[in-house]
Amino acid sequence: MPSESAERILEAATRLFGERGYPSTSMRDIGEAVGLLAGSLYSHISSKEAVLLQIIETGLDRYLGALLPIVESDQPADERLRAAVKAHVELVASHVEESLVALHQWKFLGGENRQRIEAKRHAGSAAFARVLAECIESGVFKPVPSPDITISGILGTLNWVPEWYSPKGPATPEEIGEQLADLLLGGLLASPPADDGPKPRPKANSSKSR
Amino acid sequence: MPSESAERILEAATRLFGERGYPSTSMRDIGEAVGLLAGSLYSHISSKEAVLLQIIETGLDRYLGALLPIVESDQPADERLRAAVKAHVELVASHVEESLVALHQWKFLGGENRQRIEAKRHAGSAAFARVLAECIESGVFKPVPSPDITISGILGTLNWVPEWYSPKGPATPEEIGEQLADLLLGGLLASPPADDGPKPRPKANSSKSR
DNA sequence: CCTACCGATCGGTAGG
DNA sequence: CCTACCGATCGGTAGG
Repeated sequence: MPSESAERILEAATRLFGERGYPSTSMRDIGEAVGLLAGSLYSHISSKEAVLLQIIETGLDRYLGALLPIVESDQPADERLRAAVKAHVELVASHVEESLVALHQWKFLGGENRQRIEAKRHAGSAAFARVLAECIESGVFKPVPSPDITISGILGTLNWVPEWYSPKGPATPEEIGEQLADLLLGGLLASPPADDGPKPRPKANSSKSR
Repeated sequence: MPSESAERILEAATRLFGERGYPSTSMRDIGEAVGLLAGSLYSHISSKEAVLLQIIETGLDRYLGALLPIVESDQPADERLRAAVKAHVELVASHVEESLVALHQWKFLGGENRQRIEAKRHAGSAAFARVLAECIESGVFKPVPSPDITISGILGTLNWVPEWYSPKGPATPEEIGEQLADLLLGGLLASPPADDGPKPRPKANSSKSR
């Protein structure tokens, strides 16, 4: 029972923390956004850091709740990776401000809160790493010198989405997820070695330049 | 003649702004790092924001100075893109703290300072967009539904590097740049459609197809 | 480069 | 949920 007032405080704080960052958002800013004085906020929340923690943890739990079932399903590994990429994009695009907070403001959590959040962040990237390893083991993916670097590269593309995505833009989260999955799985080159034969996916065209 | 004291202030501020962010770094923090009191800093710098501006602009100028000659060279477009990706990675990896400041703390610049920085940031991504367009026009790259999305995806991978790279890690910036270029240009799949037969393209390095 | 200080603002609380 | 307030800290300055 978050009492509605508490929910409105969380929503306002999410937007303000995402826009200006945690340290430069004052309790007076949050109060103004919800029509209360700074001191009155403490009837609904226990501290500024508790608000930050709840924003981040809510977002991370929703993210892991979507990601882990995909990664642990019984589909082929490369399809699981593609689905995970798309799910990641669609989640951060539909929660841009919350994602910005979760990705950048966790540094301002104190000791134990920060450790719990870091563990959950690690669970997400570890899930990506497992499915990548299975993709390589099965021979569907090329081996790479360092799987960790590949994972960081993929997560970079995905975690950067909240920096530029706008719901007012021309592309839907689904379209963005699809195109970024194509980029990461298929690359940009038209013909790594050669290009004809059965196409697994119906994309664009092969070799008609200009 | 930045007077050495000014240089030491810039260096300390780069590290502190990168670690804690601009708003939660006080002039007293910076003073402590260089062995001065907060008030004494103002003999060497004009304001806190001027320090932030100089850190960001120095980094961006170095970045554009490395990137633009590569993008505008007369090599084939796909080789220019590969070289640009590698240069980007190597620059941010060799200036991690400065890159973190340039990528995230520019939001705290006021009106006109912020506009000038945004223009320079745009110059970098526009250069990437031009070379990507040429890669597609020449037929070396597959067409994509939205080149903007592809550029944002690439820059995400590259701009995320300062979040995880450590000079104490096992991989050198060169190795990381090479592997991320392979990821973005060649993708992860071992065989997009089919993978044998004659190579239609006489590329010097491409990927050593591990 | 320090002493000494300015007004403003911070997160949070007491008491109603 | 407000009034009234706490001690701490902020960026920056005057004067030497």
